[in-house]
Amino acid sequence: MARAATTADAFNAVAEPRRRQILDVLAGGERPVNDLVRALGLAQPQVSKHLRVLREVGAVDVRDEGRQRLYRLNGHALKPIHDWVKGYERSWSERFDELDVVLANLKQKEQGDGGGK
Amino acid sequence: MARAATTADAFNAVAEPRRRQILDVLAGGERPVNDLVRALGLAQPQVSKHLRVLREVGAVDVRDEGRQRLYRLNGHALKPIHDWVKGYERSWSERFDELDVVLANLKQKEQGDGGGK
DNA sequence: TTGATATATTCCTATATGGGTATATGATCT
DNA sequence: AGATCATATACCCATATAGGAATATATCAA
Repeated sequence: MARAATTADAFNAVAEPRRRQILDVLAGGERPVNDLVRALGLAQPQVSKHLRVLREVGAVDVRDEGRQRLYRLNGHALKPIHDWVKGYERSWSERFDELDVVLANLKQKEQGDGGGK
Repeated sequence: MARAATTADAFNAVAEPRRRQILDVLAGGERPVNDLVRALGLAQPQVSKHLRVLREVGAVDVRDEGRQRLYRLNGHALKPIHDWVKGYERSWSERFDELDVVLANLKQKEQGDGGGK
């Protein structure tokens, strides 16, 4: 088998840096394709192709406005990524380390108490 | 140009579901390759290859123990993903919507106040 | 040394990619 | 209708993939 399609899911779609860049720009509001072309410094067909991928995974929506097509962010498609990676936050966050200490203390105290009730 | 290598960064490495699965298992603690083989129901060479990718992006570390190689999670490599996607959390989170309301109210009150230094 | 176990590497192949370039489609203006 | 602007699609190509199968490497056992 070959690698999964970029359109297979948000993880694959967003693995490409240009597509993350596009989303980052769209986070600032609805934009026509040409704005993105200028913002990314990429050729127009390339941008259109990236937008197609993002559309297919539901990360952007489109709206026709005269001869322009206005793209808008749909962050909901990124939730699975967030949900997955959030579980690893404790791996690097000091705040979670501190939380671990607090919880350990609580547990110890509880045991010293004789368990209440 | 072709698609970026899976080893190019954590985004690409983690786009493959099997590799996320591996990390999920390793989140439960250090494991030899064969444990992962059983857990994923994948052939051993495939697992070794996925582990290589994860190693190259720094998402796992290895340690030799007799004839086994124990793999352990290094979640730090996933931080860039978390950092990026976190910025989009408000797109789907009701809590952020509520926060927006609160902030809007605060702002209105401030204006009514006359701004008082 | 021979054998068994644990893991990594090599070779194969179909497939999808991303950029480049040219062209098609569609809307607006003159 | 013809010209122009905005966007999408088609085609070409070098490249890296993921799994399958076979094999290499290393450690431990007898």
